[in-house]
Amino acid sequence: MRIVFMGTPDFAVPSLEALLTSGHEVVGVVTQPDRPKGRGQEVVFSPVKVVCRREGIPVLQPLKMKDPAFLDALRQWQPDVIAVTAYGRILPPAILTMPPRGCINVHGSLLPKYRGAAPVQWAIIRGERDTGITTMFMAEGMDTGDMLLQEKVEILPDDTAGALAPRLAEVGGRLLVETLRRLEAGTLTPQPQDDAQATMAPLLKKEDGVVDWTLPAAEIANRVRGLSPWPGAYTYVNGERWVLCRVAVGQEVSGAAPGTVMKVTKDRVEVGTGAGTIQLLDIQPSNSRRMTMAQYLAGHQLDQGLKLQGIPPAHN
RNA sequence: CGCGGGGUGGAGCAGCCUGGUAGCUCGUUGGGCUCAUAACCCAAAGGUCGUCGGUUCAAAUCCGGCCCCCGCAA
Repeated sequence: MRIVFMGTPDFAVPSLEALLTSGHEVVGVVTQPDRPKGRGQEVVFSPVKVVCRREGIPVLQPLKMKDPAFLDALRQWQPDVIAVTAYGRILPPAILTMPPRGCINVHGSLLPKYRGAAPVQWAIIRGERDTGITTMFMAEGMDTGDMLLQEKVEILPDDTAGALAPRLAEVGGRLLVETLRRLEAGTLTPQPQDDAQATMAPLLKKEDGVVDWTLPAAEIANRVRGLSPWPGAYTYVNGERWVLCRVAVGQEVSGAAPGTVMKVTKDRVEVGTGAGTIQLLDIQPSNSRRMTMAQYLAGHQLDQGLKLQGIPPAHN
């Protein structure tokens, strides 16, 4: 089949590479425009675009989904099917209805749970023990289309979003190719989603990283894992912003007010929460790189009784 | 030219403003103590202070260029 692929970040790359070795003809790729990124306003290509340049695949990078010139170009590729993995934009009906065999999306959750932009992260934040990949026909609603294939993936106890995402992405590539194979063979049975079971996994914002110390330790730990490495769970220590890269749930009963440093040893800091304690293992202070607690303590003084706060104490 | 912070023995930091002997915590190595230890005690090794140039009798420290790293913002 003639396939157009749409995708942008690292998560989409295994899908594209799976297509390239599947025997189908990838006639073109759509990815997000090159944007100035990072500190020096350097323009960076999306990971998907990098692959396309290496493989010599034509790329479109429309600013607007409804741009007539873009739609024309897309139409001229004459795709039988459009495959979408983490493209980053909602597709208008004009695109959804364009390919004769439909638009197929690879989604990083077991739908109808965790519809939305950040399914991997939210599944971890919510403490799920497993998640997965779902392929579906795309509909106008956010991840509401009829499901095609699904595969479960286990969430390991220490999984972070950064560790889990690549595993899911690999499964996504495999499932995408399998979905196309069975689509062509006519052996797929689209299955409507049960909207009553649906939950949402909205785009993460920086504010989602604020640590609420009044929550139980286990929930805080899940949030740290789910937000790692981006956007990162953070708190304020002596007015300085710390990203909590890795924490562990302590065995002890709290006994101290939430957010209070209870114990400082040579390589560990234990903090009280709403229920139980959190041990800080790896942190990243502002203007510094990630380091272990032991490394930090080697060069800084940290006293028992110190309060960690969700919001910067300054300002007001 | 988006804003800001930083590059000092293997790690994390102080010293810089008020130029002139390289400091702290940890690690490493050797020794000691101990039933024992990630604990404690003693000793040692290890640094072109990112780089190039300038000012000066003298620069980690003051001035300028360059390289690299990081936080914010996007």
